[in-house]
Amino acid sequence: MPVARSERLLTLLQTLRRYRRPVTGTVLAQETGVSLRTLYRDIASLQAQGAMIEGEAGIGYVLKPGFMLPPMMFSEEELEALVLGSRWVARAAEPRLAGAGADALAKIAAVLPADMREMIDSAALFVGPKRRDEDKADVSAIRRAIRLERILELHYGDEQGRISRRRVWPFGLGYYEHVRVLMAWCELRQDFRHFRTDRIIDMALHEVRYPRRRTVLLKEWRETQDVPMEN
Amino acid sequence: MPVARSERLLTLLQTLRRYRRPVTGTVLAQETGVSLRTLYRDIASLQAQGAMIEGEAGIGYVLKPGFMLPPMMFSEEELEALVLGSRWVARAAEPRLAGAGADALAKIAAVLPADMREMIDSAALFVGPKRRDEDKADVSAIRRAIRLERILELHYGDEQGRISRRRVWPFGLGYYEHVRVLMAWCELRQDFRHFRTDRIIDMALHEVRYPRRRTVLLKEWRETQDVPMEN
DNA sequence: CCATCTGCTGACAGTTTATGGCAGCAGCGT
DNA sequence: ACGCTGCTGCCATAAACTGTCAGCAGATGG
Repeated sequence: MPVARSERLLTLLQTLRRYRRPVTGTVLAQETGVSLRTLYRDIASLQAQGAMIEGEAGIGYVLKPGFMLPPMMFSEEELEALVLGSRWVARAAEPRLAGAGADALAKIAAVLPADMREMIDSAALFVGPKRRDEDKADVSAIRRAIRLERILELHYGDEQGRISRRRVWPFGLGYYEHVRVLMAWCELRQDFRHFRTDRIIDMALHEVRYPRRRTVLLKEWRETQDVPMEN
Repeated sequence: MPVARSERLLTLLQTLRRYRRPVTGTVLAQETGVSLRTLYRDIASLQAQGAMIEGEAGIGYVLKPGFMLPPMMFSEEELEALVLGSRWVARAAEPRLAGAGADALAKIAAVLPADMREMIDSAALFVGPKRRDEDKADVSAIRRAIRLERILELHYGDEQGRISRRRVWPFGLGYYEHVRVLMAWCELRQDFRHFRTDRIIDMALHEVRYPRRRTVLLKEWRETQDVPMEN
């Protein structure tokens, strides 16, 4: 079985992803235990398969943030779930994430056999009407801050209309029926606080990471809740 | 590049999916232009990759309904969209589809690098609280009827509590905030009708397919709506 | 401008892997 | 019992992958 090669390609991708800086082909060749010539061929193979690898002479290789999924099997219902879920994201999430949902759906549809693509296009499963987006702030930036564990400076107006400024450590974002809610540790109150995204007047992403891990904050926050959120 | 083999495997899968009945290895070998011995090896490769192919001596091969996705690249945001979408399905859909959503999510998580799996597990993106399921009827059976374009016999109680029996041609299922709605052509009224799934008292799937194509019904139904559902 | 690092491609020989044909065993249906 | 079929082992041949060598092009630093 040609399992060796495809595994090596996946290893190569992961290795490439570990580095943030550009990596030279020589290093990659050593780490994957292969000659430089073969490495170039492997890179070409990955690019042919759609991997977003960029190589510049004199610099090295950089993998754009993203992930390669190996070939996998989905049942009919799992595929329906993915389609319905992406469709919901495309309607309910903020524009940028919604676009990503539509793109993911299109990618999956593109590789499906024709009769199955019809199933996706014909869209037998719907979700509710499209949400009006009332956020002033950029919700994508919030997601980015969560991913990078960066401090956010908020200009926020609460339900009584009182405006405040605070630095918070964002670790979660809740998509509810009518609102989106940022979950964060508030430096001002020294406690967990929720912020409706439509009440965020302005927002700035700090350069520095907050001093704790996102997952730990998440766990502690859950313990403060009466109703635990099971997966 | 070893593009020949993997393409051949995908072709084999599609060929296998075209047949509903069991297919003998000899036929498959001829259609894919390969020897019988190699075909057995290819089948083994596909099974090793997770394809749900069943072979019985004296019968042939059958592919369980489902689909193999070739290796594909997703951006960080597309992956977040898939995760959030699956999570919504796992909460908002009826139990069976919800389970499929959770399974799909688990499959994707299983093949992701460790640090990314953490992103999925730590679940920075939430959806609203879990819905109480108030359906008496089996919504999975409705989805199945839609897929197979089969006639449904409904025992239905409307908002005034009037109970009726009717045969309908189901072609769509809408997931709204608080209810799920079956879209169908009603033989009784000779028109399109909507049925809330929580008002379906009882239900039976007929053996015969209805005489029109699901996609055509869907298209005609959309034309009767004031608000066209884009995408 | 030169030197150096790096990506990238071609050619060729050695090695590995895949393939096809053959034989044989086991399970299923008639 | 018989035929059909899935499945595995063996082996010679064909195809591919790999490594070494060579050379060209772009980027960076001096």
